[in-house]
This record gives sequence, C-alpha cells and structure tokens, in this order.
Amino acid sequence: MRLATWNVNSIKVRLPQLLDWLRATSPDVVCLQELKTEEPKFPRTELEAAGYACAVNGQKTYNGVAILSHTPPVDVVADIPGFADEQKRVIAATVDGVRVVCAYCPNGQAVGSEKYQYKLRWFAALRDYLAAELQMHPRLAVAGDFNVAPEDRDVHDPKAWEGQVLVSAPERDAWRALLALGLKDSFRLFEQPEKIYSWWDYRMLGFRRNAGLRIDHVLLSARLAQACTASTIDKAPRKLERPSDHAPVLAEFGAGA
DNA sequence: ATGGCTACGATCCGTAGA
Repeated sequence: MRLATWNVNSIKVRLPQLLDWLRATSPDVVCLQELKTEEPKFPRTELEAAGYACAVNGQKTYNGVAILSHTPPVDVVADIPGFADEQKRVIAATVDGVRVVCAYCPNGQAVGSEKYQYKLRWFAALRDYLAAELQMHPRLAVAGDFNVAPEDRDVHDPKAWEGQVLVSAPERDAWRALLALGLKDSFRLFEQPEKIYSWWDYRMLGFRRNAGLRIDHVLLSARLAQACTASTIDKAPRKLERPSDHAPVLAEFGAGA
C-alpha cells in the first residue's frame, strides 16, 4: 500500500494538478487538507473517474479534509469525537484494514495568541483521540499537515525560527506526546538527505532558496512502522505553475503490514 | 527593510495561511 498526504491549499484550484499527480504516482490512499470548500462542491465525480472513492469533511473558505482511496473507505468518522470544534480538520476511515486518520492541525498564528492556545488544546484532544484509536486499530496511520517542524533539522534556518510558531517548545512537546503513544514518524524511519522539507513560503522565493519546513507527516503505529519500506517527499508538484505551498508526503508498506 | 505570495469572499480590501 502506498499512502500519501497533501495539503492542496484549495481543491478547486489544485484539482488538475491533483489528477495529474494521481495518474503519475498512483497512491492507494491520499489524505488531503485545506480543501477550502464545502462537501457539495467537492469534485467527487472527477476523482471517482480517476479511480478514487472519497470521504469528505468540508467547510466553506477554510480548512476541510478528505480521504481518497482505490478501495472505498469504510467506518468513516468526521472530526475528533467529543471535542467541540467548528473547524473541519479531521476525517478518519478504514481502507484495506488500515485505519487512516487525516488531520489538518491548526497553524497557531503566533506564539501566545488565541489561535496558539487553540492549537495546543486541539493537539491534546488529538492525542486522546489517537490513544483510543490505537486501542482499537493496531494498524493505524495518521497523515496530514501537523504544522509542527519536529526538530531543528526540519527547519531551513533554525536560528531565525527559534521560538516561533511551528517550532516552539510547547508545539514540539505536543508532537512528542503523539510519538509517546507509540507512533513513529515514517520519514525518520529511513536515512534521508539533509534539508528536505514539505512546505515553502510563497513569498521571498522560498522554494527557490529551499527555505522550507518539514511540517507534513505520516505517523505510523508500531505494526505499520515495521512494515514500512519507504517514506519520501515529492517536490515535483511544488515546481509547477500555481502550486500549493505544500508538497505531498508518501509512505509505503509491504505485504507484511 | 520583518515585506515580499496565494486563495477566498466579499469587493477593488480584509482575513488567513505558515
């Protein structure tokens, strides 16, 4: 199974690129974030024609997540159960016996802001949710835009970013609380080149300068981590005209999963 | 020089992203 996550920053604008990328890459499961559209306007027909069933949790203008899969997703659950939240940031489904949680974690805007407090509350709720999911599903993958660069090596200029939102100590603590559940960062299961990122600012020639952050991740339960054979970031879509500011992240599992 | 871009929904600017 090949699983991917991609923050597309508007499904409407990025649909042609997504369809091209699905044809070129043929992932079995794709987690999408920042659809920025309501479910009725989600391009279900086009994606079904491309061979993907869709589970969608949409919202006008902001947020919005979906799971696409060759095998239709079952036991679909939207949002974090028991956590009151207007924002559509989570959808979960089971595909081929793998429980997939697609997450668009809050940005946090600025350390200490109202949105930052919300981000930390949200991560606490996610941790509790994933702890319960792990009890039920030994084969669990959590894929999405986490809006946290876990370590300094995930940051192009750690000195400039020190203490800022996306890298601050409380955010990294929230990330490590997910790892403490037994989840593994798929990308770090393997030797990787240096300076690999998943997001580059549209401004300041961010991509050309490789001034990026690694904030999009695939977390795996122990069982899936054992069976994981590769995890990569595909920079190709970021090079296109009118790209998303995020690149897709992939994780692949062997038959032993 | 702390901006610079992109998307959205309402205009011809404000909000948000990260």
